[in-house]
Amino acid sequence: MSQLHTIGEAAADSGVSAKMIRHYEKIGLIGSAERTEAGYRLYGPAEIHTLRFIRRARNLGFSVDDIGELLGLWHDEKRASKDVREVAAGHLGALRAKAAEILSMIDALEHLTAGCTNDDRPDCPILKDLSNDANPALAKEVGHKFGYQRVC
Amino acid sequence: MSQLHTIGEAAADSGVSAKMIRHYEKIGLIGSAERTEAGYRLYGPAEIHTLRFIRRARNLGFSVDDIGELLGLWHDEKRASKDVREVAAGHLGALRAKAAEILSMIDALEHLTAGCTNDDRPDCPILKDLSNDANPALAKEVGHKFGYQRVC
DNA sequence: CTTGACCTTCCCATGATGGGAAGCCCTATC
DNA sequence: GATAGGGCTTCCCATCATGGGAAGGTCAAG
Repeated sequence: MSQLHTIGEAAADSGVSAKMIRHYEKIGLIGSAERTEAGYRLYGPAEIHTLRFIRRARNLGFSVDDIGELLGLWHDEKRASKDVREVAAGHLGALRAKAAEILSMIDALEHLTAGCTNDDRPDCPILKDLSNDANPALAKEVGHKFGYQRVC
Repeated sequence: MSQLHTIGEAAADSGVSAKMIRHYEKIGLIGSAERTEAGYRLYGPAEIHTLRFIRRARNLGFSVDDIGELLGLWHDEKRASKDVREVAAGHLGALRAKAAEILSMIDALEHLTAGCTNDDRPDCPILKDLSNDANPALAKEVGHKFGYQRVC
């Protein structure tokens, strides 16, 4: 009934994988964990609370960098709520941009598949569109680095 | 007035960067380009057409793997339109899932920032939420307990 | 003492893209 | 002809969050 937990327990309790806990320690998002004599990492309630904070922030799509800032503000008693809001607003803007991008892709693709006969004939509006050099709508540069930020 | 273009021209004409053209060749998405005696890659109209196809498919968010399939179907005169539709439908499903995920993040974050005072006071509903352990989202299974020897 | 679940560190892979270095090639200008 | 420059080549590294897996140490229970 100790308050100190191994990394596996901390992982199960927080929803952050053991692999990621070690990673967060290595990149400095969290401090170095206490160790047993054998070198096993140990986590108390405060550390697990922090890990849960991280997990929830990741669920909201915050980057690890953003989370570092949020953690700093969290531990700063004199923080200004607008500083937190600023981080959140920045992220919100990025999320909205990404959503708009994906929604426009969905829109375009829906129109294309709607015209597809879905049979054994070779005629296909999707390929026709993709190979149409006169197609203006898709010729523009769309933001790359399309969101692969998974949130599991 | 040759029809053969260097990689830089092909890039400008297709919207695919020279860097990516070489990359696509290396991973086998496109065939090996013809070369000058000095080793410079050369691209004709057909190759540039293919690059544009790729550019448009990427704009629609298709993965390089998907594009490989689409290119195969494009060049297959006996293809069935439903095969193409299948690839498109799979991608559409992924896009919809991604959109739903992002929209739910936006929704959650909007609610949080709406409650934020945006001033110099330390009170902040965003941090409050992130640190709230009663917050539903991640009560995962806990394993067993082992009494490892502690340093302290 | 063996077994097996757990822990450690270290390296590698993902996906699409860019940055940059070292060095070769081509052309225009002096 | 020599030189400057821009474009080409290949090769390696970084991103971002995450997982896979190997080799080996540790612990509790049978």
